[in-house]
Amino acid sequence: MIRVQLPDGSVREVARGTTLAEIARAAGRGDAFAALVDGAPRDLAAPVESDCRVSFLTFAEPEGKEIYWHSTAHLMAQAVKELFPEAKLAIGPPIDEGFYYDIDIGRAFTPEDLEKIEAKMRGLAKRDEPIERVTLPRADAQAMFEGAGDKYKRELLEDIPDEQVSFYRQDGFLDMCRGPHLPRTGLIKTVKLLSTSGAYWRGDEKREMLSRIYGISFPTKDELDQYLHRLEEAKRRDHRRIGREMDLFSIHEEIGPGLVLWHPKGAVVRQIMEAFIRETLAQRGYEQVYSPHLARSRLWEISGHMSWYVESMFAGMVVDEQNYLAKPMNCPFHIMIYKSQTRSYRDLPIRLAEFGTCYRYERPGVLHGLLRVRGLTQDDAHVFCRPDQIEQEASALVDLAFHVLGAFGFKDSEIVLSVRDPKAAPKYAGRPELWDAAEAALEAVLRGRGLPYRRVEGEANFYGPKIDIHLFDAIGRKWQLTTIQLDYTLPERFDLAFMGEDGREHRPVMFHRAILGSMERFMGILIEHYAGAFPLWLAPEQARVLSITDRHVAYAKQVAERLKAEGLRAGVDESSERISYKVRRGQVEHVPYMLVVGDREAAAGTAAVRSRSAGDLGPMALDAFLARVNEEIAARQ
RNA sequence: GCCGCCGUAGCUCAACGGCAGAGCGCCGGAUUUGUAAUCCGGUGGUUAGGGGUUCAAGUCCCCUCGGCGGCUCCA
Repeated sequence: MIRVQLPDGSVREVARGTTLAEIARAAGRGDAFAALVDGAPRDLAAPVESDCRVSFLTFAEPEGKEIYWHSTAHLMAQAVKELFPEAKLAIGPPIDEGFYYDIDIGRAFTPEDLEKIEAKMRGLAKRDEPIERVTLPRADAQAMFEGAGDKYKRELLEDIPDEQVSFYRQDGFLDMCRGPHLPRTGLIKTVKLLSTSGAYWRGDEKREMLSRIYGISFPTKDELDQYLHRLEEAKRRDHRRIGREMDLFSIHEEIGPGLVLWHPKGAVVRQIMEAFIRETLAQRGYEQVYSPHLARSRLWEISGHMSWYVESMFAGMVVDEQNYLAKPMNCPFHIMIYKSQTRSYRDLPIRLAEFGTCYRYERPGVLHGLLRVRGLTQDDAHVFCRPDQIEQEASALVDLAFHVLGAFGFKDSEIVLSVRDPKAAPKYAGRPELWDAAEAALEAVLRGRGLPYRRVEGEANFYGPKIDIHLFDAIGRKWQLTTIQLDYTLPERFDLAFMGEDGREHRPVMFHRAILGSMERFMGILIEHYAGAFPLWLAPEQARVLSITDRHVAYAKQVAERLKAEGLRAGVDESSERISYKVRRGQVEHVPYMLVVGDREAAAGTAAVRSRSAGDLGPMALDAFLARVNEEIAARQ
C-alpha cells in the first residue's frame, strides 16, 4: 500500500498501481480531468507508484487550462490531417490564452479552411473518443516519422534524449507528445479557431515558413462567449481608433512609420503626465537634465551600442566628415554629465532624469500604433551610486514606481526579478561577487516590502540584474512598464569614478530606470485602459458648457471663462443643435463634465451639471461645481 | 525582413471588367429646442503610387509604399 496525500490534508492508502482516475473518483472529484502528482501534471490514467501528494485539475486551474488547450491543439491537428492528409505537423503547444499548431501544407490556411477545420473538430469531439498514452522505442518512432515523411517530428525527436518516447492516440490519430492530456475528446465542448499566420520553424527566419493556426476552447459556451466578448471589448478600446476619434495623435506615411504626431489634445494629456512626474521627481532628489538627439559615433563606440545595438539604430549621417547617430538611449549623455567633474562619495547618489526622445530602428512588421514606435520619449533616469547604496536606491525606485503607477489608476501588478543564469557565467559582465551582492540587494528590497515577485534565472541583462513591473489594465491585459536595471558595465566602459572616504578612486554603479517606459507607449496603454474616458485630472477637455439656445451663448461663454480662470480646461458648445445632440457629442468625446445652461441657470447664475459617468446631477452654483472638481482633480480620480 | 490579409471622400463602408456612391463629418441655410443623433442644401476622389493586360480596370497581373494579424511561451 502507498500513501496519497490530498489537498485537504487527508491521506488515503491505496494499492500500488492505482490510477489517478480511481483516486479522483474515490475522493469525489469526478470533475477532474488530470492531476498534479507532487506538483507535476499527469494523465488520469497514470498509476501512482509511491507515496505522493496529489491534487486534481479542472479547467479552473492554470495547469488544467494548459492541458485542456493542449488536447484541443491535438484535436485540431487530427482534423487537419483528416482534411489535408498531406499536411506535416510541427508543434502545437498551449499558450496563455488558447493554443496554436504549426503545420506545413505548402500554403497558408484560408478563412474557409478554418471553418472546415472547426466543423471537423466539433464532429470529432462529439464522437468522444478516449485519448490514450502509448510509448514507443525511439527507433520505432524514428522509422515511423521517416516512413511518413514527418520531417518536423523527426527533428523534434532528435532533441529528446529518452529511449522511450510518449505518444497520444485518439481515434487512430497518433501524435508525439509529452502530455498529459484529457482522458476523452468529448470533454472539449466548444472551440473557436481565431486566426492564422506564418511562423518560422523553430522561430528561425532562415528556416521553413509554416502555417500557424491559433485557437481557443472552453468547457462551456458561456465561457467562450465571455472570451469573445473580451476580444471585442479590446477592439473597442483600440488606442489607434480612439486616438483618431478623440484627435489625440496621428501617424503619417509622409513623416514615416513609427513616428508620432501629438495633436493638441494628446499633447495636453502628455504635459499633465510629465508635469506630475517632474514634480514627483523633484520631491525625491532627482535633477532634470536635457541632452541632444544626436551624438558622434565615438560616443556609441565607448558605450558599446555600436557593437551590440547597431541593428536597432538609425543609420548615421556625416557632418564635417564626422559620423553622427540618432540616440537610441539617453544613458551615455547622463554619464557624460556625471563625468563632467570629479565626484565625491558625499555627492552620491546622483539621480539624473530626462524625458529623452530616442530613435530606434524597429523592423517594419513590428510597428503598432503608439505601442511600438521608432521615435519615443522615455521617462528616463539614471541613478549613480556607491555599491553600498544599491539596496537603498532600489527600494526608493520601487517605491517611486508604485507611487506613479498608482496615480494612473493601475491596481494590479506583477513583479519579476531577473537574475543571471548561474550556469552561464561567461555571458555576464562584472565580477560574480558584485552580481551576488546586487541580486541579493534587489531581492531584499522586494522581500522587505512584502511584495510578491517571480524570480527568473537567466533573464538578467548581461550588464546586471533587474526588476520589472507588469501591470494589468481594466480588462485584465498585462503590460510590461517599469524596468529598474542595475548596470556595472557602463561605469566601467566610461571609467566612472568617485573619490571615496579613503581618498582613493572607486567605481560607482548605475541604475537605468523608466517608470512609464515611453510616453508614446504609456499613452497608448492609458487610452486602452480608460477606453478613452480619461479621469478628470488627465482629460484633455475637463468641462464643456452647453447652451440650450442661441440666446444663452453669452452666459455659456461667461461660465467657461470663469472655469478657465480657475484653471480648468473648459470649452463651449455654442452650435445651434438641440441640447440632446450636444450631450451626445460630449459623451462620445468622453468629456467628464457638461454644464447645461438655459434661462433658469442664466437667471440664477448656476449650471445644470452632467457627469459623464453619473448623468444629470441637477443645477449647481459654479463655486460648488469648482469645489467638486478641484477635489476630484486633487484625488486624481 | 518573412508569411497571410488589406489600401475607394477627413472617418466607416458600397460599387458583375462597363457613368465612382451612401452615412457620418465639414460648410451654408432654416429651426431656438432642457440631458445620447432636427430638417434642407452644399462641399468632398489622379480609387495609396507606378507599370502592364483589355475596346474598357477601383475590379485582373507585376513592382513600390503604407496598414493589419502573426513570426523559439520547445514533442
